[in-house]
Amino acid sequence: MFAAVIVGVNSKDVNRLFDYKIPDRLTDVIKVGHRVFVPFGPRHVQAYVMSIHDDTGVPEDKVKEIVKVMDVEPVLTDELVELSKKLANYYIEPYISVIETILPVALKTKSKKVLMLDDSASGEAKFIYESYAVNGELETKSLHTRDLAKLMPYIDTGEIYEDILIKQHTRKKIQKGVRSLYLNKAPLERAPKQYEALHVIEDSNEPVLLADLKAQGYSEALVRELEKKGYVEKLDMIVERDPYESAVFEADYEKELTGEQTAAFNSINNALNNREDETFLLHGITGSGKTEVYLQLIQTALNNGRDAIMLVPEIALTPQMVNRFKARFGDDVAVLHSALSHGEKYDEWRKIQSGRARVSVGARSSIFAPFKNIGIIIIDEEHETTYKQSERPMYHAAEVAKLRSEYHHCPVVLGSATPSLESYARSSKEVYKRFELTHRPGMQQVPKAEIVDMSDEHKDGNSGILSRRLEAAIQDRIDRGEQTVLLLNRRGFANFQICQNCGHVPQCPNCDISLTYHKNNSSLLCHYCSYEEQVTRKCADCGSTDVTFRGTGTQKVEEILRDVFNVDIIRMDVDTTQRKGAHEQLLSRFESDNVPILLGTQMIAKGLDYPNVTLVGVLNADTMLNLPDFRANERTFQLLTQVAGRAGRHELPGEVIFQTYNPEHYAITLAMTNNYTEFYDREMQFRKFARYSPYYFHILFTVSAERIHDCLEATTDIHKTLVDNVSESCIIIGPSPSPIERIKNKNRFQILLKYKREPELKHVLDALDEKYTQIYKKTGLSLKIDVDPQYIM
DNA sequence: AGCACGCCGACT
DNA sequence: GTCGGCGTGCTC
Repeated sequence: MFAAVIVGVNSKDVNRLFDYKIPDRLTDVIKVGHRVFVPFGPRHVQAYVMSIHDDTGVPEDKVKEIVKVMDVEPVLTDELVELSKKLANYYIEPYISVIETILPVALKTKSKKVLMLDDSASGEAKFIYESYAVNGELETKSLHTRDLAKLMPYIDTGEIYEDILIKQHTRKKIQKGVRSLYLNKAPLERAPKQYEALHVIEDSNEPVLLADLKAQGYSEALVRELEKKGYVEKLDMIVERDPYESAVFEADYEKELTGEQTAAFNSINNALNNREDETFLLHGITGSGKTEVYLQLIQTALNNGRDAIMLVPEIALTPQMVNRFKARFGDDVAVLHSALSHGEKYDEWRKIQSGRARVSVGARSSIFAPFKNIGIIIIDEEHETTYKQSERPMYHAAEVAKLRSEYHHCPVVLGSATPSLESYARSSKEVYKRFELTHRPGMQQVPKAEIVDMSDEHKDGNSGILSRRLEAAIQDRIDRGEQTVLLLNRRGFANFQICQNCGHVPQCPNCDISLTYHKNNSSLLCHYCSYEEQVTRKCADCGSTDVTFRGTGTQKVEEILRDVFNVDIIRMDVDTTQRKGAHEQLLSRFESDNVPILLGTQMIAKGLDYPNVTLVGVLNADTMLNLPDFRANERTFQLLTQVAGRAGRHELPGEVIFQTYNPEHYAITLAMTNNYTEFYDREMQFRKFARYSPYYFHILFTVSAERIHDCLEATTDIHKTLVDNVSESCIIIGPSPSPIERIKNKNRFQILLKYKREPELKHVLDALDEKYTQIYKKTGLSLKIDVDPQYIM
């Protein structure tokens, strides 16, 4: 028997199947999807079994044997093996890189060659071995050639031998536990506390964690006493990391659905029961109770003995959200998000793989949850760009969801208050079935927003960040003891430093971008390559000391707000939420201390639901409008609509104020009136006219190299290849410099391909990828192919 | 990707 | 003479 494997080496060069002989002792063990350990060239690597055959075309003298199986059960199901192939083909990626994104990083293993001391070793061998060993271990690689020469004689005699050590990325977490030996020794009459503790231990069917006993008031000394008397023994227990172990969840019960909710629920529920892989679009205004529909659908899936995947954007993975799921489904829920450690992620993954969790709630990557019988996949806030991975493999979770639903014959639900144009267009053509939720059960109606024209403010001599209208509204809330949420879509203290004398703005030496001023450590920081320099209050260009800071970031606004209102303010941006748990802490303080103002970047636009928030202000509604991206309007509309939905969600009516320099722009006026369909129509006209998605599919080619000349040569070549090989209905834009021309000292040029139907395109992409992988090895020029890009920049 | 092989320059 | 620099090529 032979196994065709993909080796755990992330390189295009080895992106193919390698056949290995399955040793007889493993023929009944090894299955498709198993992790195995194989000799590969001069070393050993981990590999994944993709298929199993009776014969191989590889000559006998070349075929090697699988050394070892890494797991009892395969880590990939047949479905996930197939899925990885499809994704690798679609996104032009090596198989291994897809497999490694499907699996938790903790499963990656590396091996190292070490020298070991044989039991038969003489004192002499032992002495010399130990003189080179570090922490009792001797890695061959770290050994100097001449030192190896000294060890050589003993290697020849076999006293020292070479072995391969596999190091697991993550170890299981081990804690001390105690187990009863059920021995009726001398009674414990004179030690009632010990007697009690012994009963606690005996009452449990499993060994008890020492930490748990301590929590119940039995000291370690007491347990030690029991151990000494021979009643119990200590042992190591493998415990699962549960990031939510200290949280208490109140039970949450099903709520009665409104008419609109019921219509959507029934239809999707039918698809679920009938095992149809249909896609639904749930278009519901903020607060219309999409989540309740999701929860009840998941319940049906569970009742049918099937599993459920729920995706939410990373920033929406708030404790509020997670709590609701934990409250409804208890321990059946696995939670996966980027703030978990590798070990924690692995444990959640294991919970799913072993069948102990039947529901997963998580960010993008949890679409790969290793369920074996999926009943429903839900993607909440489906328009969010975070569902597309910005690094390779650049997959979109919705694309993966569709593939998985086909396999499992289960419905996919896309939910949003502001669906992406692509999804809404598909629902309009009945490719997706759409349901509208237009009411907010038990809530105030969505507040109408008000637009403040900031150029009018300037004309009237108010050059500050706060319009008079917004300032008065905030003061009003403060007086009434209500809360305000302010959105400012920019971080840092001020955008940049500028010389008043010559106009020089400090630039990143590696990237084509201005440095951002951060006040807390008084530094200038590049947001692309993390280059950092200290602020010198002197122009680097002309030497003038007349330098100031321009633009206004969250730090600066926080100061202004403190000056104006003299109240407590919570600021939430990338800088204040980096620490683990900081996000939760800030939000819970906002609620419990009734802090008057919450100021933040877009991360505050989602999921916040606090009854006392009655005012939402957007300080700069148009920052995203001017981005060089065809989706700029859509993003602006979405963000404004989302953040407006934060106000007046309960008894108190809400008010929303947008400050802008473009008071006439339809993305802003239609967000003000909360008119999605009209926005959709207007924006579709633009997309049709400019020939963009959803009328066309896109592929973005980005070439980066140190020399501009090399970029141009490559992009010209790619351009020609495309022209020669695609049909005339395609539109090729470029080559042109990328919006950020230089990142990390590499120049960047791009080509955008727009196409409708191009069956042969895949081969062209493969050929280009192949060609430029070779070129990359020689010259360092790289080509990135982004299929269905989210950003054209 | 790694790792060995191999062919060149500069050291004890 | 040997050590080690990194270009080249292969991995079932």
